[in-house]
Amino acid sequence: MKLEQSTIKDIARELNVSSSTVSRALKDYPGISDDTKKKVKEMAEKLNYRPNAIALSLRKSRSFTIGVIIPEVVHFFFSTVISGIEEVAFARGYNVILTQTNEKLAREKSSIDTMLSNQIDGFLVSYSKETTDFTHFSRLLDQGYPIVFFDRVPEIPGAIHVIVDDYSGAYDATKHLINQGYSRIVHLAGPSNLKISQERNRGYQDALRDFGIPFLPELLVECTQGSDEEAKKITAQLLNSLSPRPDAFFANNDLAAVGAMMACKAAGFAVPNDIGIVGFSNWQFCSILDPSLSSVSQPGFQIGATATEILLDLIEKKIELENFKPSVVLDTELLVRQSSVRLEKD
Amino acid sequence: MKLEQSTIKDIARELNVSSSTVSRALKDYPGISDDTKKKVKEMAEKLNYRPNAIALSLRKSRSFTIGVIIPEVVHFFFSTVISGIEEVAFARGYNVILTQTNEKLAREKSSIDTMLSNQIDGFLVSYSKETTDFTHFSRLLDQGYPIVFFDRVPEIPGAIHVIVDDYSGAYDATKHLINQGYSRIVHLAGPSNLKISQERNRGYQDALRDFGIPFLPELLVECTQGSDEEAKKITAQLLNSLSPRPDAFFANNDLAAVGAMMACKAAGFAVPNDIGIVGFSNWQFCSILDPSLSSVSQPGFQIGATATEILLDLIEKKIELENFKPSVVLDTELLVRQSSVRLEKD
DNA sequence: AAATTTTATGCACACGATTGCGGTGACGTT
DNA sequence: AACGTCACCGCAATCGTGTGCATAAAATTT
Repeated sequence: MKLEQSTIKDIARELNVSSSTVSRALKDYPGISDDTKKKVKEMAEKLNYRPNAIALSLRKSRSFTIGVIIPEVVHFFFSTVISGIEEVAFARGYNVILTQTNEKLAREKSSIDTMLSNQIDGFLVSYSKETTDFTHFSRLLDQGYPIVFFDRVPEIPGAIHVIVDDYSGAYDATKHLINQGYSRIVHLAGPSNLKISQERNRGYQDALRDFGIPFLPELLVECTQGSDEEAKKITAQLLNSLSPRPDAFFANNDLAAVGAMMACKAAGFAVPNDIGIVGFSNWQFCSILDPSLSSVSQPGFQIGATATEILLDLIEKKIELENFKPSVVLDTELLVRQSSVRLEKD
Repeated sequence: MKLEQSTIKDIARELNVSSSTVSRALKDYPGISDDTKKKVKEMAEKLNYRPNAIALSLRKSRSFTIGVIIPEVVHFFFSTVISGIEEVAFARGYNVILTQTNEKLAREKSSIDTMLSNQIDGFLVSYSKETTDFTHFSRLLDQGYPIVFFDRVPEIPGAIHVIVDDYSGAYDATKHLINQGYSRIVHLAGPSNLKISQERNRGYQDALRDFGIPFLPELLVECTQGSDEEAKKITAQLLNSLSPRPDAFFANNDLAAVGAMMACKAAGFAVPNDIGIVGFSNWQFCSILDPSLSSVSQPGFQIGATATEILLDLIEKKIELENFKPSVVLDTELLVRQSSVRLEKD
């Protein structure tokens, strides 16, 4: 059985003063004698008093808690984002309550419901793949709840976004491959309904155009799942069917890049000498692969931290929604490793 | 400005009934006419009523929230644990509030404080590397707070543990290497002050003994950091200095195994034909390495899920602390991949 | 010494939901 | 007509904290 926490009333009873005096003394309000303040604080210490945040939340209709809704925790990118969120929230005295949707819309909605019940101060959201209708979010926005979207962001009025420059990242990656002498560059694209996939695709095509390489539709393949197996199968097929064969792969994500690498090796091609490969996200494993995988790094921690700063500023009315530009775009960075740098130029 | 949530009072005012009637109607209490219940529920729907969980928490001195304290989120193992925690908590109607300590004791303590303020119902803890004194935990236990420790568990009375069978995992891995014909097996051990390292070491040595292979102290090396760089350096050195050279490496963690693999390749040895390698933890990247890495899987999701089930059972008094065995040990599983299976036997 | 200001504290209510107890009116019974 | 029963519902207190207002005591001014 849990020992009950001591409350302000306990302190008051012990010292024969009223609870309001105790409350004021603890907060160093003016109009309380130094003597009383001292006694109250000592008694608080002695009784191991801890303010009841729940009571405070009820009174202020504020919980000093923000809700995080993400597709899944077990994902390197998202875990870095969470880390950034947690860091900033902690520093500014907020709690983080976390739910994963497992890409399910129903769970997204029910998470929002319980968070609303818990009088959450604001939301940080990256929505699920199932989510195509955003009315459950726009309703929140209409009601005045602060929401900051990151990574996957909806096109609804009033929504604030924190995203990375997918376009530039893809452009840089493609440009790099071209500079390395690759010319038949396949893009293993992501699901075309996600904006991030579209942007990366656009970066890929623009880089080709800018460097005088014709865009060939047969070199653009959508990997809907983004798994290594899927990419492996697709790559094997491409290597078999296309003539002349592709000489580079730029993948929408690192796992797909790995799949491509496996397929290339299995087909007897050397990476990077025969075929160059670049991924996207810079997952942890990139540097320990053989050959190590070049990749475009997304600053996950930075995304989480920035989104949280903005959210808390909104909550604390340090910034107004009206005169705030809706999108923050963070830089990506191409990390060149072995998989895309030819050892001997021909 | 946030539109205020409608409350029970709003419904009551609208229907000209008392708030207690509304409360009872919503909960289908007996003694309320079906007619009133219907009207109340309709009005609740119309006003988009959502119960205020904070008010409920205050009244019940329960928050239906559990606190998770872990060293860091960005760690594959911990992220899988979190996933398991979140899954079970959600299913049973609890919220999860999360903090990472970044391996700092001070932050561990301060996290506990804010969680106590938030009237958390129980704790799930994997403590920081800095933590050597556990009084801040035992005080909580004394006060009757339910705590379940996982992965890193303290030896204090009343503490419940959820851990994996490190001994068996290490034993199986070593046995497997022996069965594959490797005999000069190096163990790249973890920090000797952690219990998990000790257990894995013990499993390694017992397996050697049981299969008639003498334990050689020079084949046991402690990798304090557990990074790939560290293991790479150590492995290179061992391959150089020992004669006859080692023909297998069993590492305390997967990153160290990767380091060993890199060093072996760099020294011109083939994995697995010249040298076999087995890691520990079964990180995501194991299957995509070349050769893929055999590893002992720790069921992270399972750990999180089990720990949460136990914690919630404790909270809901479904089990009593007194007659509950203090440790749950989950099975590990050796996943045999390419790095430890010789292609051609000699 | 009376009037005024200052200082220190308490009272009462609010936040939103729950719940023991008691009240009201309709109806039936004798 | 008097009483009991029952269905239905409201009052008021409670959880812990904060705060506007009132108030008593003390200090200061006139």
